[in-house]
Amino acid sequence: MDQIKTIIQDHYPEFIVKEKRIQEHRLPDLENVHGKVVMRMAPSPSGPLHIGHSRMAILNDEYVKRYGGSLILRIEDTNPENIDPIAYDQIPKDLEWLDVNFDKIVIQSDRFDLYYAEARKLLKEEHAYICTCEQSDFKAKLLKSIACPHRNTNANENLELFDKILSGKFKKGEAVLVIKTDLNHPNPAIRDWIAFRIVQTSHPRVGKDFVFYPTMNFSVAVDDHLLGLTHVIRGKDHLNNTYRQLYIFNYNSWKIPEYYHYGLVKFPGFVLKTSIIKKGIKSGIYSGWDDIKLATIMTFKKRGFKPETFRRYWIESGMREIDSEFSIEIFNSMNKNIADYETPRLFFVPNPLKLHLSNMEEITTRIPNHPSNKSLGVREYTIPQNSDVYVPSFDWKTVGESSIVRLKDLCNVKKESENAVYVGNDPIKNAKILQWSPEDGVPFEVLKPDGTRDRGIMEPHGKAFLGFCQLERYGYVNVVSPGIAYFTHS
RNA sequence: GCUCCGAUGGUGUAGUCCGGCCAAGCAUACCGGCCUUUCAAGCCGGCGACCCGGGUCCAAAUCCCGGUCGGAGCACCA
Repeated sequence: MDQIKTIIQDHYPEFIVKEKRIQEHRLPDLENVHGKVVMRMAPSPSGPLHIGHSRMAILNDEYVKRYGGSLILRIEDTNPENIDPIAYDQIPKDLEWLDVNFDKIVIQSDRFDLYYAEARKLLKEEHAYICTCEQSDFKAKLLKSIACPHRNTNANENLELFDKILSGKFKKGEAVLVIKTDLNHPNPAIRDWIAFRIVQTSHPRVGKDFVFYPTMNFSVAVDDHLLGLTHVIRGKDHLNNTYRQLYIFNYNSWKIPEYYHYGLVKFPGFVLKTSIIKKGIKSGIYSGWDDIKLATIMTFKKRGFKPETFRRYWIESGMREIDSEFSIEIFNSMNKNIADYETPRLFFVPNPLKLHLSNMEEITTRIPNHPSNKSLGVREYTIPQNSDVYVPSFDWKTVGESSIVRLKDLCNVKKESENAVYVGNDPIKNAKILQWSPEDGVPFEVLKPDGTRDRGIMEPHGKAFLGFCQLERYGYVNVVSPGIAYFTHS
C-alpha cells in the first residue's frame, strides 16, 4: 500500500486530491422536541453573573432561538443567607448585555404557597415526612441505610407538625421535611433528602414572613414542572440533584423534561466565588463587582469585550459531559476576530521618552484610524518645526545608535542619542516602526487585569475618545473615562 | 469508603449514540513565507492527538470488559 502511495505521489500527484472537510461548530439537536421548547436559567442571587454563568445562559438561549419557545429567568433565592440584593437587578442586566432574551422572570421567594401546597400533598400521600432528629444522627443513619424513627409517622401527624413549623413553633435545626426515596439506594447521595429546613434569617424580599424554606432540590422540581419546562440544561454538578428531583416528578406522575448536563469548566486564575469577591470588595482588594481583576460579566463589559464573543466561545465548547478548562487565549482571540475590523486605532506611548525632532520643517500628516476600514476616517496633525515628540522609551533603547526608524504615518528619523534627526518622509521597507505622540499629548493610564497599570501619553486626538480601541503596538483597551482605560487583550 | 460522570495535539473542540466516507476536521498557540506605514488584521504553508491493555468484527476514536488518570456528589448551599 505504501509503495503504491509513493508511486502515485511521485508520478501522478494530480490524482491526490485531498478535499477539505469543512465542519461548522453547531450545537447538537435536542431530543424530543415537539414544537416549541420551554427552558430556563436558574442562577442564585448571590451576586452578579460571572463568566461561568454565561455558559448556561447562552446554551439555553441558543436552543430557544433554534426551536422557538420561551426562556425563563428563575431567580433561586431560597437561601436568605446567601443573597446579595444587587443580584435581582444586575442579573437581568448582565443577561441583556449578553444578548440573552428571556421571556419572563420568576422569583422563587414569590412562590412559597406553591411549595407548601406541594409539600402538603406529599405529606398526605406519605411520600415525605417531618423529621426532628439531630442533624448528625439523621445523616449517620442514611449512610447506613437505616430509617429514622420519624419515617413512619402517619400523614395526619405529619400535616399537624408541618403547620406547627409554619407557625413558628420550631427553631432553626429542630425540624426538616424529608422526601422519601429509597434507603437502600446504592448511591448515598440519592437516599432520603431534605426538602425544607427552618431558616430564621431575614430575607431581603420577604423579610421574616416565612420560616420553613424549601431547599433547591424541592423548589427546582416543583417549578420545573409548574413552569412547563421541556428541556433542562445545566452543569454536571447537578447530576445527582436530577436523580433526587425525579422522585418528586414520579410521585406526581409529572412529565419529565429532557435533561442535559454539560461538563465542569475550570477557570484557572479567576476568582469566581461570590463570597470571596464580596469579602474583597469590603476589604478594598476589589473596587467593586466590575473590578478589572474579576471575571464578572460587568468586568468583561467594562474591559470592552463583545457579547458575541461569549456566544461563540460557548457554542464551540459544546454541551458534552467533558470537563474542560476555560481558555482565555482562545476567548481573547475570538474577541479580537469579532471586533478588529470595527475598532479604531490610536497612538498611546507608554513610559514616554521625549525626543527633539531636529532638521525638520513643518509636516502635516493624516493618519488612518484603521489600516483597512476606510469608513473609520483619518486624524490629522501638523507638527511644527523644532518640536518634540514622545516615543516609548523601551523601544527607543532597543534602537541602535544612528539607526533609522519610522514614526508611523509621520516621517523617518535617525537616532542620535536623545535626538531624532529627520531624514525624510517616504516609508522605508523593513524599518522599525514606532507609535508616537506630539508634545501636546495627554496623560493616559491603562489598568490591567493583574492589578498593575501602565502610564503614558495619549495622542491629542485620543483625548476625548471613549470606548473600545486598539492602541497600536500596545493592545486593545476600553477607554472608560477620559485618560483611563481598561486593558482588554493584546 | 460509596455512587455517578468523563478521557481526541500545548490549549479549546468536531467526530463516538447508529463501526467503514477518519490516511482524524476546525480553531487557537507556535514555526516559516507573503502582504502591510502597528508587534493588529488578512493570505499561504508547516508542526502536532484518538489514556493503557484485552475482546468482538472483514473493519474500532467509535461497541464490550478490565485498568489508569481526572472530575463531581454523598449539605438543614445552589
